[in-house]
Amino acid sequence: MAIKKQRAARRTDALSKERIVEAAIEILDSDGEGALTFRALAAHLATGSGAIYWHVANKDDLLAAATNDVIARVMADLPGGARPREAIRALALGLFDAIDAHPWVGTQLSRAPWLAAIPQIFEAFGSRLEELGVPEEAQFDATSTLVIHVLGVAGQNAANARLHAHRTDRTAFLGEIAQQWAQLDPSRYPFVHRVAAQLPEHDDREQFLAGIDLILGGIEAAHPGSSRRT
Amino acid sequence: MAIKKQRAARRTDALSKERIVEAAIEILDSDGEGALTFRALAAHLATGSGAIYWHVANKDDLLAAATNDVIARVMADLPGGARPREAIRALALGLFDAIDAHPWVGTQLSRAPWLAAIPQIFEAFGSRLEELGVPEEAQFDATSTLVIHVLGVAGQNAANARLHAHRTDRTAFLGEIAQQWAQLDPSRYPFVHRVAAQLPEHDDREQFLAGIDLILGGIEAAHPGSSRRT
DNA sequence: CTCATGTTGGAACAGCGCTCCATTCATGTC
DNA sequence: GACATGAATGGAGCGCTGTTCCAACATGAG
Repeated sequence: MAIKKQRAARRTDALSKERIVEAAIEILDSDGEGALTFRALAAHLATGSGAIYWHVANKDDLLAAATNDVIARVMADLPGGARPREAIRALALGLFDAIDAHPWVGTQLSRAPWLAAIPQIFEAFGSRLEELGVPEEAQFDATSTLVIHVLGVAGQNAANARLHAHRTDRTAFLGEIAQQWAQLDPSRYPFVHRVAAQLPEHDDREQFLAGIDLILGGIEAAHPGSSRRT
Repeated sequence: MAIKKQRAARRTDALSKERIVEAAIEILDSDGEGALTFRALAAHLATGSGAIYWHVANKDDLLAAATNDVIARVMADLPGGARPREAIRALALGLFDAIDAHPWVGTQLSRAPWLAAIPQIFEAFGSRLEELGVPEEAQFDATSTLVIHVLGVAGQNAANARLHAHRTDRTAFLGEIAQQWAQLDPSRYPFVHRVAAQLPEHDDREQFLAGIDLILGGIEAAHPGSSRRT
């Protein structure tokens, strides 16, 4: 009557883009990227695939929405007030942990740079570099290098997850690759040989952070006035 | 069994993995990643899809072989004898140019880290860092940061290529993204706003190299004794 | 009531990677 | 020369995918 009706719920559990994205994330997290099909999604939501297309343009649209969802949560959960350098490390680690928990996000980020999440990530890194005192003409290159590092690790992480999805042990999996590397001709691959031993026991998260620190070190070295060493 | 089919005579241009990979690369280069199907490949080779499977395990195997082919050519074409830092830049640029010319290689590298090409790339970067005097315990992190940068840019490049594959103008495409970025709320995205203007006119190759230089700067800053500045 | 509108669900379609298998031909054996 | 063997071939067919299409439905408006 006088009350302006909201979208009337035809089913008590009405379909909506939010509900669809939520269900998609559940499937992606529990059963992996390959398990997200419109049929599986329709079954999960007790509907037909046609109904889903009323709310979602196509699969890319769905994956983009799911990815933006996860990234937006990361950005919202960031602690504020830290000094620039620490804030950059926290941001990078937050992204790493989200991608580690949802490897499919890594796949999306590394192959869909037009995602709405990308300018958010750009802004977060870039504004911290500004605070750090990096001169304006150097900010674009510095920011994109940090972003590329995150996206690069995201892609590799997702690929690793895809590979040992069915395996039980992650260390065992890295051990197999290490063994392959160790079998290469030592005279042509001396460095790979030396590094193979470190492969099974290395920590992806620490190595990721070491990369961030190297890049930050390079930025500070290129602009010595920008900030004191920490 | 009424009709006895006339079979084609045994081909003089025998099928082989090399010939198949070669044909696959042609299709990938000329018509893009989406165009490589076993049916298209069979048509291109004037055979059936079943025959291809005699020489190739599956599509991943085929793509891996094609990727390794391209990367191996890059490694073979590297100029020798340069000083370590210049050699690293030349290697990085060689990889960038190959990925730029064959965007599908970027897709493969960024999503299949178990490729035979990866230890080759690792070795090339790592041994140069050794020459540069980077201490042994720091070589793994430094090398992987360089490799991640290459793979990260590879993935983004491939994604961009996928996106404006049918478009004529690359600058126009970047202009569209820049416009999207410029339409974001300036109070929440001040940095993205400033950078949007640089987006259409920036050079991917130079930015890639700037990233390599930042990382190298960080490596040298972390190990001051390792080498003189160049 | 009768519409019109906005949703739903599932059948149908084209295309994919891949398997299967009857068939062909180069080669080795006698 | 006749035959057996098995590598190599080519195409039909399977199960799956994303996507489209459309008949059926629920609800608010007149």
